[in-house]
Amino acid sequence: MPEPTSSPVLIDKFWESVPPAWRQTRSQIRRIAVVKFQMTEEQFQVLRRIRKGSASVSALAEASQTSRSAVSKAVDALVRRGLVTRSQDPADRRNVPLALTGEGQRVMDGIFNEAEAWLSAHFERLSPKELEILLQGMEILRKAFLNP
Amino acid sequence: MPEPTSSPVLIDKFWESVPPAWRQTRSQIRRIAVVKFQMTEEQFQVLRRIRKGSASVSALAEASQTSRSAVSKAVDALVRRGLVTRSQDPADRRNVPLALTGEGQRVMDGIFNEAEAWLSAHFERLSPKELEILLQGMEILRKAFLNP
DNA sequence: GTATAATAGTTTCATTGCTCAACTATTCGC
DNA sequence: GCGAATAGTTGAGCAATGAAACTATTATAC
Repeated sequence: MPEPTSSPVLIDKFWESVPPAWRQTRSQIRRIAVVKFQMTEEQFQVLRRIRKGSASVSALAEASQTSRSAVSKAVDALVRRGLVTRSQDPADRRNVPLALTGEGQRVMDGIFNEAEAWLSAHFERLSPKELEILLQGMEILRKAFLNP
Repeated sequence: MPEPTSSPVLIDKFWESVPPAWRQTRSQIRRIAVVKFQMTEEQFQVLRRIRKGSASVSALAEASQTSRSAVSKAVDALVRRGLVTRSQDPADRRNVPLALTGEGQRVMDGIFNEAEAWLSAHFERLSPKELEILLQGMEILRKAFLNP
């Protein structure tokens, strides 16, 4: 009898935790991002990651497990709004490095603080022990879904 | 200094794990459900939960953290395809209990097995210890996002 | 008892999210 | 150099979502 652990219980727990948590979070992000900053959730994720450093369409798509075309369109909207700049890499002219403008930085700070506050409110219900397990669990989840 | 644990590290880990894992899973579900069973991911989730027992539009919406209108539409499509039946609760005629038809049961078995196999493949990379932590972590995640 | 509020569900409408496939431009492998 | 691979963009079209208005039914207040 192989794989006794990985089976139905774990998978059911996955269905019952990850999608609902994400839907709830996304819907909250939308409320904040759309209403207060006129920005879609997808654009928020793009801004967030550019701020963190990874800054090419391909890298962003890979990191958020979505398509390059989706990211490209989100970037386009952000550029039109003056929050992000596209530049050129002289070494490889196929690359289009992305960066936040000052305005992009400011918007991101505002939106990020609100999102962080909302998430924190959820995590504050948890004990230190639970927070520790959750942290480890999320790292394991990330690893399990890493590509190759 | 309050809340030293719940802060940026945990939140960043959340962004980097939950949304990508979910996007990847959803895109896979779409490949399976849409291509082989002519069904959307949302309909898959609805079928899945009806099979588990919770069987009213409101309950389904609450469980998957989405709107009643979205669930209602998914149910509608499933009823049209003969996979789900709506019935009436004599005690409270506002309620519309849902149930799988035989065909719905069969489709669900096929699709569920494929989805389970795909998820299992990801979890099989993990050690028993990691699986245990992941299981606990997902339960904690679920609890953290539980409503009140 | 009747008016009012609350609940279950549906429908409509508008927007967002996402993917496929085709396309341009550039660089790599040999 | 030529073909394959990579970075990115664009257009079409469907899937997903949510807000708001609506019907029907039941619970609550008085």
